Amino acid sequence: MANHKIEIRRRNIEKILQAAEQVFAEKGYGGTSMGDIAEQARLPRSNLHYYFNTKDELYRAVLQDLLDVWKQDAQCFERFDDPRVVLTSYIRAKMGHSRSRPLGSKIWAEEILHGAPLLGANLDDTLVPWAQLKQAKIRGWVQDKRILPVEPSALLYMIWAATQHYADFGYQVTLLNDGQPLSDLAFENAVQTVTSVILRGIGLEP
Amino acid sequence: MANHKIEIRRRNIEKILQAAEQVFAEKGYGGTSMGDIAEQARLPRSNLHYYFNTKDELYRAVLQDLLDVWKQDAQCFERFDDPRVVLTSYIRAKMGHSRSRPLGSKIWAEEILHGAPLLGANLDDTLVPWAQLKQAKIRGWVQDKRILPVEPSALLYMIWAATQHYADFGYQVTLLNDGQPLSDLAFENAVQTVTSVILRGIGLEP
DNA sequence: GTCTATAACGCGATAGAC
DNA sequence: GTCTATCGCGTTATAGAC
Repeated sequence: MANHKIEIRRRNIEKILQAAEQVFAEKGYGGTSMGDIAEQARLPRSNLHYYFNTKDELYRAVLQDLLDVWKQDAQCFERFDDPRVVLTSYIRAKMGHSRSRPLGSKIWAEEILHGAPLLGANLDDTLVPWAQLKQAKIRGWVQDKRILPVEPSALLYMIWAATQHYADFGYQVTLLNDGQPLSDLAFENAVQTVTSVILRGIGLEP
Repeated sequence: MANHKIEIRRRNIEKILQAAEQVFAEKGYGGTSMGDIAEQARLPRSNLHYYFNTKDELYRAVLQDLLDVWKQDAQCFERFDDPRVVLTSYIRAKMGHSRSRPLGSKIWAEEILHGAPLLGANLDDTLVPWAQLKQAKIRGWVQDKRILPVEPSALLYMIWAATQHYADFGYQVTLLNDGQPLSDLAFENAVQTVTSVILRGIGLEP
């Protein structure tokens, strides 16, 4: 029956994508072999090539999922208008994903680090217009004197950097926390600190 | 004469280290081959193995240089006492290196990203005590009520993340700046923004 | 100290039996 | 749709002539 095969297909693709995310984040694109991913997915190596013709194709599929997740974090920019509400919500959403799904952030970071050799032109069409909308909103707040005058891009970068740090540099964070991953309480504390420093930093009360 | 040979040796090692920093930053550890580095250094491939037995050894030598540079940025923690002076100086120094020597920051970032597989135990002995001294200083400021109560580690992470972002995510920063690298003026603007948001964020006047 | 030649190996990808 | 066997290539590392 066709449904049966389709179901196998769906599950295998899911297993492969999940395994790939894990290994790419751990070892980087260049350090990852198809064999590593196959082992992690508990599938024969050639099976991967059946679903994804090349290593590039598989990698791109992993990255595509990520951008979608991140865009959802920024829905608060459209849903709310008050800078305090928008930024508090945005920082919390991004910090949450840094904790719950750090792998994606790491793969993204490595890709940008190396100048987006495999994402390339895709970024121009997706990231650029998306980021410009956010910057326009911040610029509006400045013009209406609702926040102190800041360069919109610089504020955006501070938020991205501070929140993603807990995913990308998670190893260092753990190391400096006596080798233990941050507890729920410690992490909530970090969310509060990032939020309050950013808000106060642009002239708002946390 | 021995001096001649020593001089050749010194210069070749320097060429190799510089080329390695370039290529490792561009392609990552796994994506880099000894051949890539040899080409960049304009030396025969086997010559690299003469000076550095293995790829690991060369990579480690590159990383070692970096930690030393970074520690110098933090001398202000010992030299000054006023939080406003220390942090302003620290942020400016780190932003400066993000602009003048972004390659090192990228290699470091990738190494931490993947859980420091090659630096490993070295970090325990060097980074941890070093970072704890900085945190102790910040904790002192909080206790003396010279800055608002913040988690010292969280503040440190925000500074590291915000400043290193301009090196590590330089590709993204350029992309969102109409594809042009930040001008001197724009970069100075970014330094000011980071500094003032951080300082105001912990209750100081920029 | 330099460089050519080559060994030993792991990788991505594919062909073809099942 | 699955999986074994294998090809061809690029890699690290080294041996040995110069």
